[in-house]
Amino acid sequence: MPVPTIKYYVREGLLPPGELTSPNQASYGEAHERRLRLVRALLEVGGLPVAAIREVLAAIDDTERPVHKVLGAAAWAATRYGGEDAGAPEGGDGDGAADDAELKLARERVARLVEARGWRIDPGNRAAQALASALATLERVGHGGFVDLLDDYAEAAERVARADLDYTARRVAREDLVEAVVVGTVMGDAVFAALRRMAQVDASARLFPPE
Amino acid sequence: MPVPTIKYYVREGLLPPGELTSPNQASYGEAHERRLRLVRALLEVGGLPVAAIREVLAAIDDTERPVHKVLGAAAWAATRYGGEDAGAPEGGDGDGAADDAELKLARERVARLVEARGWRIDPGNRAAQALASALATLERVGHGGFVDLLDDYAEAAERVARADLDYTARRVAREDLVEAVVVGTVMGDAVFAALRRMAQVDASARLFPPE
DNA sequence: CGCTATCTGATAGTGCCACTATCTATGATG
DNA sequence: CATCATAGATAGTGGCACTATCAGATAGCG
Repeated sequence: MPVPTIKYYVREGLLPPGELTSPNQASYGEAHERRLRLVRALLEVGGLPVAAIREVLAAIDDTERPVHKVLGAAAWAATRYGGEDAGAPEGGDGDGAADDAELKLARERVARLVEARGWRIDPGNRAAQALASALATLERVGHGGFVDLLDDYAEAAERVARADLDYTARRVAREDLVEAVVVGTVMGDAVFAALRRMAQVDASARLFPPE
Repeated sequence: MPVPTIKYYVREGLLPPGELTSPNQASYGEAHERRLRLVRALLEVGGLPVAAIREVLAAIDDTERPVHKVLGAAAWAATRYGGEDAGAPEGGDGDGAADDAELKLARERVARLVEARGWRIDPGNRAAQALASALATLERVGHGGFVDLLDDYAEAAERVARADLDYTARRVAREDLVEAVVVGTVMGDAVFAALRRMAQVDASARLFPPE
């Protein structure tokens, strides 16, 4: 890593400043390196913007915060929410509403899914919003039929989530647990996406045999 | 959509230029609108860069191209490959090799998985590369144990891929089929990621009950 | 002790990317 | 006929992840 990049991360609050041993000499320990690797992973594999990483790390480091809140923060940060923009604290509504019937329907669809699955999640949840937004977009793009796959997708998602939980459940120290959660959430997306592509290639090779 | 944005898309080759009815009047038909929606979907929900969208659309529009090649193009474009950069045509190797033992191991792990699954995919496949890169990163970040979840992930991925195939299999016209493939590939990621988050929230709410 | 190489922190700049503002020429519209 | 909108072209904006450069200070070597 180029030194100026590290300085940049320090400025951005992604890394703690090294311990000054003299006004022009700082020492970086193992914890720094670990943190740096985590940052790079979130950045490169997870594709998170720096600002999001800062928030996630803040959640990790805030030992007051209960673990499920950290998960929430990671999920929040990792979710590129594509619709109608919404700041975290949910400012005044202003306009918004009015024009989007598609989105409304999509939200209902999501609510139904959540109910059918028995998932206990806040309907205002950002992932749910993102899902609704994606479904609305699909509808608009002429692929409303895609929702028929939701059950299969949800089934698969549950399976993955179970595996994730198993993984995190092994951790004992908060530090480790919390990091596992973050890593699992963010990197898991990339891993799954890659696997999905691979499975698709395979499935499609069977369906459309390459002569 | 702001007009200049549409012009920009036309310049970038994402949209065909409207039919000129006079030097200062162009008419945009339904096909244009459909295409525009697709572009927005790939851009906002899929998060693809404009250049990638251009390639995908070129693949869609090239009626010579067999369907599985289009799937390949979509998968290629949608995969943010985080490692060691590699241009599509694979330029001269130069250096590279040398330092990454992690990556080598990860590649072997991926090869083993592919074999165990009986997937028929080219090992040079970009998704496989991306997977290896992600696994290597996980190892480096101290979460090598994550690979234990690979089987569960792969199982889920297969399920999703099967659903995707079912969906596309309904299509008859090439135009439709190909678009379904692209939409499924790109938007499916977003949908699944959202569902995974939701399932995680649920699972974690059960495991760490919010008092 | 002196001298240079190296490090820190700060400020400003770079390159990329998805737009967006502005300008001119031209034809639509009341 | 006057005004206004539009096509097309060129240049500029803002955001973001860096990166180049500059002082100031010291480590380390002869």
